[in-house]
Amino acid sequence: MHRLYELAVERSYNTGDIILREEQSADYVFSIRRGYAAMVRLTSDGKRQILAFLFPGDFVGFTSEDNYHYGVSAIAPVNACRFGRAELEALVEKYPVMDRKLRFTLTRAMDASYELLFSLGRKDSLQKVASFIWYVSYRHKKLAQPSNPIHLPMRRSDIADFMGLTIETVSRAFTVLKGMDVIRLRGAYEVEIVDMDRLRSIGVVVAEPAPYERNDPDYYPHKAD
Amino acid sequence: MHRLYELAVERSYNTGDIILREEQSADYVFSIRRGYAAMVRLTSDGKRQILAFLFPGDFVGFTSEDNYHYGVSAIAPVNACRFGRAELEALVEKYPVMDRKLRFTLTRAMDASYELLFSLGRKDSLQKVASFIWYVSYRHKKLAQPSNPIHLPMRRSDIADFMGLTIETVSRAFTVLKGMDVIRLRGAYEVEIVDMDRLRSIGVVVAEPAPYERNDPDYYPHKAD
DNA sequence: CGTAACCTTGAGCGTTTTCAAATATTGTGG
DNA sequence: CCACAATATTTGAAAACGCTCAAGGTTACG
Repeated sequence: MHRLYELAVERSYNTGDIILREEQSADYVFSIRRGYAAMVRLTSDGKRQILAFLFPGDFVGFTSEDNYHYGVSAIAPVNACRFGRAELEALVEKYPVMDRKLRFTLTRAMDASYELLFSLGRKDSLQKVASFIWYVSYRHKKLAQPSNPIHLPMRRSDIADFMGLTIETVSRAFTVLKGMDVIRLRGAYEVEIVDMDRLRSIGVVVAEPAPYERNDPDYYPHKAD
Repeated sequence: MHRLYELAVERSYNTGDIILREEQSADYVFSIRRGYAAMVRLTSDGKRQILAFLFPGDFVGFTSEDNYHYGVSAIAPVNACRFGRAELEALVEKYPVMDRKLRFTLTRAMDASYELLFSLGRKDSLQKVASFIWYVSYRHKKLAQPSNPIHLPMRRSDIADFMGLTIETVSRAFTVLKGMDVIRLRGAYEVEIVDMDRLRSIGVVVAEPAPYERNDPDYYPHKAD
């Protein structure tokens, strides 16, 4: 596993920087080391869908096509490791264990994607936003970050484009949740969850996705700090 | 690869049969040999979301959790091969190539899932239905099945639960597409695509998912008929 | 301290849903 | 093979939810 990071190139990105461009040849895979990024799908008519938020420990760039069908951009300053796909495949050839790990990574991403699919298809705006706040708290918790007064690393427009809403609707949902005394806001990005159970039940959170955990070195293949 | 099917149990299911139950222990993986199935997510309040339609050649049952967070049911008579997860992992241990194949399978499913994510989040009802019809035609084509006058193996309620709509809205979208002379209907399940390009452009079809192809034995690990 | 970017709030509009009824299709038994 | 019952689809009208457009308020940063 340490071998993996020998062929990595470490890179830094500022908020808004493009890590990976849509329609670019799919030659690289990235692992987020620090900061937050988003997988983004754009259309010619200006619509945007965020397919996933990337937290530290997440991988991105695997695709079955020759080109990426999404872009990746930093929504906060990011440190990421870049791996050449060819080198990665060669390494996998030598160390079959790697394959298993990659498969786990993909399966987890898959499960997270199904969660979002359900949210987009069958939740109303309040449920979407409630489950979103719960999701961010949960992911922070798994990374051993503060999970109750949480810091949202993304703006309202990112939340909107993730949940298939508009910024106005997202904002109104926050206001409603405040009025229900489920959350409190300290600025737009600091959320205190007053009633976690109610937040979870409003959000119709069914499954808990299983992202990497900091204290699980096996599933958290990062260089030591 | 032939070894894989030595540990498979072949099973048949009728329309409506449950192949795999939600919250069941994730001990099996299935590959669809014949017929059509759907991955389904249900909520206590009666909402339903179809996460994916399963065509011949598709695998289902991989998850990072201990239990499935979705069910699978046949939407038409199905023949499927059932693999024990433990046996599968053991086989993978012996034949590392298998791992690569499974990883490809997952990556393809992932890409398809991102396509749907985009549809659910950012398309209106007409675009959703147009892209859905295009998708079925495309999948049939890849399986060397008739792809222009196509047979829809799913009912309106399945389409609705896949695209995050109601059956009424789906039905109205079909009517509109008929009125635009983009499609013709011969009964509710036989669709003739009069103008494929227009159908595709209305549906804002960006990426072509890459399902298994019949004439690609490497990616179509089925017993010979 | 001022400006720019972002978030919140309001009002009106439009699309999709809901509820209800009619029509079409499928399957079954005579 | 036909008639009939059951199921599914289509169509219609009204209501609801989220979107658009517009303005006001906050926050962050130079």
